Amino acid sequence: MSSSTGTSTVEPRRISMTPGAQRALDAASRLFYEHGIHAVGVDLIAAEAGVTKKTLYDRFGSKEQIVVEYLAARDERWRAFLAERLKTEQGAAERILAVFDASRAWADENSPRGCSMVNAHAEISDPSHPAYAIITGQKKWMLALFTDLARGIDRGRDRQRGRQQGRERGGGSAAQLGRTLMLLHEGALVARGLGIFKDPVAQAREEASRLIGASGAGSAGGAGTAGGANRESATGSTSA
Amino acid sequence: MSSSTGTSTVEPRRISMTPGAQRALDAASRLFYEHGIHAVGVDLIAAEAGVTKKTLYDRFGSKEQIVVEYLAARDERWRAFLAERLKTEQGAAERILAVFDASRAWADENSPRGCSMVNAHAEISDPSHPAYAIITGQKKWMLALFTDLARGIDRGRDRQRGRQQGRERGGGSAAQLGRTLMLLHEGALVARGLGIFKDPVAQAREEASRLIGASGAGSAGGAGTAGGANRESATGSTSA
DNA sequence: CCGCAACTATACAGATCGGTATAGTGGTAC
DNA sequence: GTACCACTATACCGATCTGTATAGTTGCGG
Repeated sequence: MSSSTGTSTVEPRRISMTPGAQRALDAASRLFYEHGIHAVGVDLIAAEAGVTKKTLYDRFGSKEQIVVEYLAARDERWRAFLAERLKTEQGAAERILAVFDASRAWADENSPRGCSMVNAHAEISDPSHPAYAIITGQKKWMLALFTDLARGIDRGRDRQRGRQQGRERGGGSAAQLGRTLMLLHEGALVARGLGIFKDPVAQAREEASRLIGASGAGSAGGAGTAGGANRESATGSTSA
Repeated sequence: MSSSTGTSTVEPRRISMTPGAQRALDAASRLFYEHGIHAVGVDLIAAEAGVTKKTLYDRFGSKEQIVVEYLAARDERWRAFLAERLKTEQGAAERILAVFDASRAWADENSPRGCSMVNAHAEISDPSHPAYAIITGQKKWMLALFTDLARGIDRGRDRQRGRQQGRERGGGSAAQLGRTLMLLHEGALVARGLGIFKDPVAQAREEASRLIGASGAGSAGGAGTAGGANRESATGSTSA
């Protein structure tokens, strides 16, 4: 019901990504992530990209639009990266752990300073800002993904225990387990950005593993060709 | 060893908080949190506080110093708020849950947009920035607090189980349980700021409750007058 | 060879940035 | 009564901000 089509579809980029525009977006993405959005001016972006401001404004029209493209592109890349890593995993438990593995790999080479969406949210207070929907959209999508996968875990448990009504010890309903996984995941990204302790994503993965395997549910041999519950979450390309 | 005296002491404010300075700091704190640090100029702060820029610079000397005072004061207020809420709880389990309860109450009236430290960290990339130590200092302090309290849980478990060597099912060492609690807590604050789902702090508290009470360890009747493990964490006033 | 797309180069606009300078006012304490 | 403190008022500084204007250059497809 509320899984993949969360709020609204992220409208695809309508600007033509010419070579100059691509260089500008690359430079802007790096600068925005490293120093923050408000701390980076368009002059710096143009200079770093080897592009004139004229080109910048011919392609993007405004700085706000550059910000939108920055976040939309990053969101898209992350979802593609995650989908690639998920499509080889079959069981719900394996897929959940694969999300954390993917996040760790992604963070290692893309997000040493924390989640770009969370960081952008710290600088964009107005919910009517066009970037706001991208930020919350990705997070809602991640929550839906975790919840879908948690549903698979629940189903496994029910099958094993002979159809108890879910809510009991280790996580209760799928919605609740999904939210807990979401908290661990978000917390890990933040902790990594702050550098509080070593490898928080691995720590979150371990805790997730305990959580979903607490009652001894399936670690290996995960039943068939991926239950339909999380089908659209993994393959859903750019929507919501 | 590494608990309360983490890195270095946060040097106390050395500026005289005259009425005008206090009004300026109040205005700056509100504006910084609501719109971000870089998005707020000193002219706006002065105008909102009903103070001239001259007064601002006579008191604080620079915008950077205003930022430092903003974060230091908020850090101080949070620690005092938390200490107040913790001093009535006696068992380690109760104290852990009290942290989440305090966080929820604090967020309700102070942090609808997420943790101010995390948000500030998104805007301050330079680790040599004087505010950086305040940010990481609070987070390290929180981790030490959780770890201290987790040690109390571990001890309770060992007592109950007849001195097994800790690491086993539900969290293993105190350090590990402390880190997991940290992840849940940080994740909850982020999720609340993003408004992804309802009351993430309560969700985190529930999960924490399951975590520390997994083996049926003490929910009520928590053993005497607060074990020495977490003594300095609760009462440590402004240090670390 | 013409037209168009993508670009460079440069200069400028109006506003705002953090920060400073000068001059003056009200209150209070010794 | 004077010296000091906290403050107002205002004007200014150079730099940077987002955004625009004019003019010219390259390369490529029909």
